[in-house]
Amino acid sequence: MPQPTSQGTVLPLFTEPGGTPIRRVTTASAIYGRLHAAILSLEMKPGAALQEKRIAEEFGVSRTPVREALLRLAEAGLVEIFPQSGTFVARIPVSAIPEAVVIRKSLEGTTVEKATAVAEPKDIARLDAIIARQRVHAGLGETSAFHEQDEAFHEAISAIAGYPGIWALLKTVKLQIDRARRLTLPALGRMDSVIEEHVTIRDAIAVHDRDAAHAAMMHHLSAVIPDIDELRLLHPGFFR
Amino acid sequence: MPQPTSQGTVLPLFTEPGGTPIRRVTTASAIYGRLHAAILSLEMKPGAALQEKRIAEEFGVSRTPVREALLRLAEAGLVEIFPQSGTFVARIPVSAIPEAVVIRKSLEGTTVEKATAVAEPKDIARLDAIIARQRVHAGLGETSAFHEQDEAFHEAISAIAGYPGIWALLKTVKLQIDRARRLTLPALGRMDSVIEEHVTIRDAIAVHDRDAAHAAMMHHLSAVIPDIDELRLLHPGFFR
DNA sequence: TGTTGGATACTAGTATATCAATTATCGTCA
DNA sequence: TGACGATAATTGATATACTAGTATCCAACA
Repeated sequence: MPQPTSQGTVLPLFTEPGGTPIRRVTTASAIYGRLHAAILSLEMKPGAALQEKRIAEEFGVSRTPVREALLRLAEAGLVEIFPQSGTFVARIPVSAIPEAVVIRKSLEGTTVEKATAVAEPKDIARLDAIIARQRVHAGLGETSAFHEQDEAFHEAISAIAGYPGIWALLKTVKLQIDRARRLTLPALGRMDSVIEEHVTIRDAIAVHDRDAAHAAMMHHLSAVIPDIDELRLLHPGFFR
Repeated sequence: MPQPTSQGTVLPLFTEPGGTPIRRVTTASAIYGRLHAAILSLEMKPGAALQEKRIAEEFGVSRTPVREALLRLAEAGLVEIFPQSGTFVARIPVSAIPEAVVIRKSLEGTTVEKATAVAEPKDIARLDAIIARQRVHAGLGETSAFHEQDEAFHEAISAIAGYPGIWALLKTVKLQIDRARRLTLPALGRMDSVIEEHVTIRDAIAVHDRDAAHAAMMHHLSAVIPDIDELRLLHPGFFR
């Protein structure tokens, strides 16, 4: 039992040297990860039916951890649970996407301004390293790895600004945008543009030009908005 | 069974006329609501021990729905689950609060600017109605009702701007700030200041003065930041 | 023919009992 | 005093059964 304190209130001892709960890999979280990846990659198509029982049998576990995973996915907006009816891979909420873009612009605008104010040479080097990796991946046409480094670039700016929580928040906000973007064919030419835009942002941060950094970020984020109307025609039933 | 479509993909019929899942009141969600309210109101003190079994007995239900509720609360950051050890009401994460304020300023700044651009007379009337109610509650010293209308004011601005999702997001971000604020004694004088600040924001929106509205909102949000260091002295053990 | 109504099968929600894995406590012993 | 080991307690997971809604299908009926 954890050590008791004054108010009948107790706190764990050994478990919490790091301050945060040690999230051991449980069955539920493993299943969550699998489904999360499958839904994000569109391997599981929006609107597809899921069944606790079937998934449980597939992974060779009981319904309990599957259920926990599905509940978490529902909260993230990746599945829709209809009580006593069924569970479905969430269709992409069209109406939420413009708002998600606004949120992203607002928060990343704030973040890049702060990063510009506090960036040190080692921070610039960090961005350079990411951009260099992007160049390699773009050259080899490795779209998936390229995208990872794209995320890393934005995450790094949040970290430099001292706002890691903002990136964590943005990851959840970006979810539906990313699903929509997966529907677009990987345009190789676009990768070069992204790199250029990243370089522009990096340069503005390096010379501590707040307004330029903000403008460059806005331009960059505007360029990555997927054309929903077109996607909707190509993939009816994937949106709502 | 839901109606089948082309791809082996099925969609619910009756359940989804409104577009969103009809969240029937399940036992789990009811317990979630109870605990959520109790934690937010500080009725359950940060650091207090919870036990699935005890809660289940208290409400006269099994461990299953209690467990689901606790998992959702853990995701919201309101409880901390230490595997094989115990579950505790989350202490207020001091380090996250400044970042939460930054997020709030960023998003509400964006929101109020948009609202200023698109506000119509009926929107201003809506804000006036809320402010009027705040005056009544302040006069009667009803701090709880006053706070509700404070939330309503900010929510209304989001709605006017056409970004209801931003307010939904902010509600989750605000959680820990609100818990900290609950620790401050209800300062009656502060209520009048809040009303004044709201009026300033409302006036700026009414005359479509973007910069003034933004500045007023920034000033307002800066004024409601709780003094963490002081609270920490008064309530050691409530923070981490 | 078209509609209604109910039987039926299916799914998620809940209950219960049980075991496993891990942790914290506390008494024992050197 | 300090280390060690038994013990109790708690969450994680399993298995099973039952309940309560939901969609489908088909037969009876107008």
